[in-house]
Parts: sequence; structure tokens; C-alpha cells
Amino acid sequence: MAKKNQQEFVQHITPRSEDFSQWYTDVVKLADLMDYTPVRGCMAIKPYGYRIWELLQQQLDAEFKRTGHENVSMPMLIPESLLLKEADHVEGFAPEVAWVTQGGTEPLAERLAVRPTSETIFCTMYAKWVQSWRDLPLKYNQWCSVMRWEKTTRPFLRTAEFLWQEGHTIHATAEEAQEETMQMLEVYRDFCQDVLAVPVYCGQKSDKEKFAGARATYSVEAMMQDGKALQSGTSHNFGTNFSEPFEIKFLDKDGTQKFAHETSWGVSTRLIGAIIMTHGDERGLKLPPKVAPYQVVVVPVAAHKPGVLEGAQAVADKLAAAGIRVRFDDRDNVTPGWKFNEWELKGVPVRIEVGPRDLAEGKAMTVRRDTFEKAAMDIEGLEETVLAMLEDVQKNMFETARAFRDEHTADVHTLEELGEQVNGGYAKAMWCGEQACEDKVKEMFSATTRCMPFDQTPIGETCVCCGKPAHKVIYFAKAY
RNA sequence: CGAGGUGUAGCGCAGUUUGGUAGCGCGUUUGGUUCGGGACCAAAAGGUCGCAGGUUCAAAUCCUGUCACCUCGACCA
Repeated sequence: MAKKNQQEFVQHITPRSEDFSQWYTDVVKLADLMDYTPVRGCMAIKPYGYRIWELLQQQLDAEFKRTGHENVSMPMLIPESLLLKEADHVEGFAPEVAWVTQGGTEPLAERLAVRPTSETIFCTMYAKWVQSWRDLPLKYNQWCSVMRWEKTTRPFLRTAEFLWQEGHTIHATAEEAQEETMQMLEVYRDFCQDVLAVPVYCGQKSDKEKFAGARATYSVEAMMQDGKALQSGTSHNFGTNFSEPFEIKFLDKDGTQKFAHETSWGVSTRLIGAIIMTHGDERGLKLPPKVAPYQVVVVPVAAHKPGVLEGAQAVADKLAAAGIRVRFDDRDNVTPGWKFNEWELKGVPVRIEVGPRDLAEGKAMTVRRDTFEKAAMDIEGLEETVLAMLEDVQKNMFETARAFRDEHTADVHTLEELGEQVNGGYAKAMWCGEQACEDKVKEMFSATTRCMPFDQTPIGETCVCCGKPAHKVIYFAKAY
């Protein structure tokens, strides 16, 4: 009977291999990360999901501060006239802007956009705040939500409203702006890999794929377990594209008026989607220890027996005192087996079982979420054991994901090979640089160019699509 | 936005073809026995059938619209 129930429960999660999208939706719901709301395309993020965001946010924010950025808060509403100032920008965002047209009972003289991104309002303020080269650079960031009227939405991957951070900086020189753009890309790369254990390819976007209004866009691209690409963060160099229409001018050392050079960069709650689809398995979510709301769950076994509950509590307290995020699961209405499955579904990296037999021997049973490896460990010094284990889980998750990504990336030299490869991964190819070739590949295989890696060692001489001489190495993939 | 599918109790589903006043399993509550991988017995609570109109003596069931989710396209930093 127990066996049968277990099977029934596990069946609630659609197998990854059978239907990856459904699996994703199942995991997101069953792990209790979010819920749907009455607002079209907008989700509620529940405590367990929001805690992941908070942990991610804390660590990323520390990096922003370390690299000299300050947090600010800008209005959520942007007058239409500001949005219209940069032509490419308007064109790119117009189809997905939500508008406020009325204040109270009075129609507005000028309608206000609910920000889809805040370049225009930052630029407007920067123009007021900068007069001299001595005022530069300004390196500001804000954590906020933005709204884009998306036609189709999926939890965490694409929602009408989403949480993100957007950094906006202005600099005196083109060199400084480019340096900033690259620095923040590196911050994102390291963050994805070291904190989220999500391996990424980084590089420059093609003109077709770059941000509306940018001179150059760089991105970090992750690979999900269905082989599709997820753009996980972007860093843009605008040059003076915005500072000219917005007149962000300063008096330079040489006594002349110059336009400032601007950058922006952002990551969003989409990163939570990246974690889920990079690491999850048939049992559900698998969280990297660095962003796991609970790094360890302590489950007492045969808790009714004398001393067990106290012994398990002592183990939990000891780990918490060592700075580990611990959940002590002393619920008496579910069995230990139930708890094991539930915490696996919720992705807790390490589980510790404490029962009468363990306590008698001064031990506790540790079980890793990544390998399911079980071991009886001494309670004496358990905090060191667990800290080392968490570090190893973090590392192993990254290595596993990187191996998967590498296995699902291949050099291709013909359109046929490309079409085959993008069915389950990234195709690395030579490209002539013409948008016509990107369009053709997209039409044939629904795959787009993801980015041009910084290592441009050629893998051939001709464009994978048109056969003309090619000098650019680029990744193609189907993207979320 | 186009094509297809789904929506009935917290979760998973049956009932819709042929209209007749809603059912099953799990979960929940209470009591008891259990407890090292999703326990068992007993009793109980829980649904205006996604929402809004319409047809009808009568609608979960038929018609229209709408919303949400899933799949495949289109579109999209």
C-alpha cells in the first residue's frame, strides 16, 4: 500500500522526458513557489519561491555594491513623451507597454506608461544631475518590478509583471562605458555559475537580437535540460544613443560639452526558472545550496520515542548555530517517509535523519539531494561535515550541469547539421554576419542566434547558412 | 495572435455523447493505533461544476461570449 501511494504521488509530476513543459509547470506548482492570480499574466510568488529570490538578490546586490554601485528608486510611471525620445527603443517596446490614461476620475493630458524598463526615466534624471566631468560616473541600480504586456506567459520565464534589477550607469568616456558593460556581464556570469550553479555561455548579441536602442548587447545564455536556451542576463552599451536625445551633457576637463556614455544591465526572476530547468529531476526541484531557503532539513524518525525529538532538535540547533539555514521538521501529522519526499520535491540540498538508533551511536544520517548518497555521520563536529557537504553539492551540481551543456553543444558546418543540433542543444557555427541568414535559420528550424563568444577561434571559413566567407563564431539555439 | 486541448471539493479524476438538481480516490478535521522511504481503523466536514450571458419546466451537460492553463506555430531585451 505504501508503495502504491508513493507511485501515485510521484505521478503528480509529469516525467521530464515525456513532457518537459508540463514537468516544469508541475514542479513550480508542487514545490509551492508561486500561484496564478486573477490578473492576466501575473503570478503571486509564494514564500518559498520569494525566499529564493531574496537569497539571490542579497548575494547579487553585494556584488553590485562591491563594484561601486548604489541603489535608487525611480517612478513606476513614465510619461509617453519620454518613451518616444529614442526611436529604436519605442519601436521595440511599444507593442508591450501598458498605459495609465486616467487619474482618479479625470482623464490624463498625457498618458503614462507602466515602465517596461527604465532607461528613459533614468536618462531624464541623469540629465538633471550631471553638469561636470566631476559628477561622473553615476552608477545606479534599482530593484523593482516592470510590466510588459506579453501575449503568452509562463511562470518565472515570461510574465506580464516581473521582479528584476536594472542597473543604469553613465560615464565620461566610451572606454569606461564599455568597461562597465563587460564588468557587469562578468558579475552575471560568475553569479550564475558560482551561486546558481548554472553554466552560461557569454558573448555579444547580433544586431537583430540586441536590445532596442543599444549599440551593443551582451548576454549570458544558459541551457535548459530540453536543450533550449534561456537568456539569463543582459548587459548593454548604449554609447550616446540615449544621452543625445535626452541631452545628458557635461563640461569635460578640456572645457567642451560632451554627451555621456551610458550602460544598462539586468537580471530577473527568470533566473529562478533557470535554476528549476537546469537542475530539476523526476523528484522535483533541486536547489543549489547557496540559494536554498533551507540548506538542510532535519527529520526526526520515530519521534515519539524518548529523547528523539530533543536529540533531533539539538542537531538542528547546532547546525543553525554554525550559520546553516536549517529547517527542523517536527510535524507529527506526517510520517518521515512523507517528509523525505516532500523535501526532495522542494529541492533541499541535504536531509538529516535523526532516529533512536542514530542517537544511540552518536550519529545522524545524511542524505544528499544531488546524489541521494546516504551516510551515517558523527553528531560531534556535524556542522563541519555538513558545511563541506553543502559545498560539494554546490560544486557537483555545477559540474553536472556543465557536463550536460557541453555534451549538448556541438560545432556544425552545414544547415542540415544545424537543424539536427538545435533539436536538443546549442549549435556553434560560423556566420557571415548577415541578418538574412539568421532569418532563414529561424524560419527553417525556429532557432535564433544566441551570442558570439569572446573566444572567436574559427571553426571553419564559410557561413553555415549561405556559404559565403564568414569570420564570426556564433551559437544558435531554440530559445525560451 | 493562429490551430488544437483542458477547466467539476485543497490535489488527481469520473459524470457531458442521450439535460432531471454531483460522485470517487487522496488530502483535511476528530478519536485511537502507528512511525528508519509517501501508515491503518472509525466517524465527520468540504463543490452555486472557471466566469458571464442565453435556450429550457429543468443546464456540469446544449448555444454564445470571456478568462486561465497546456501543446504546436507567430511574436518577443
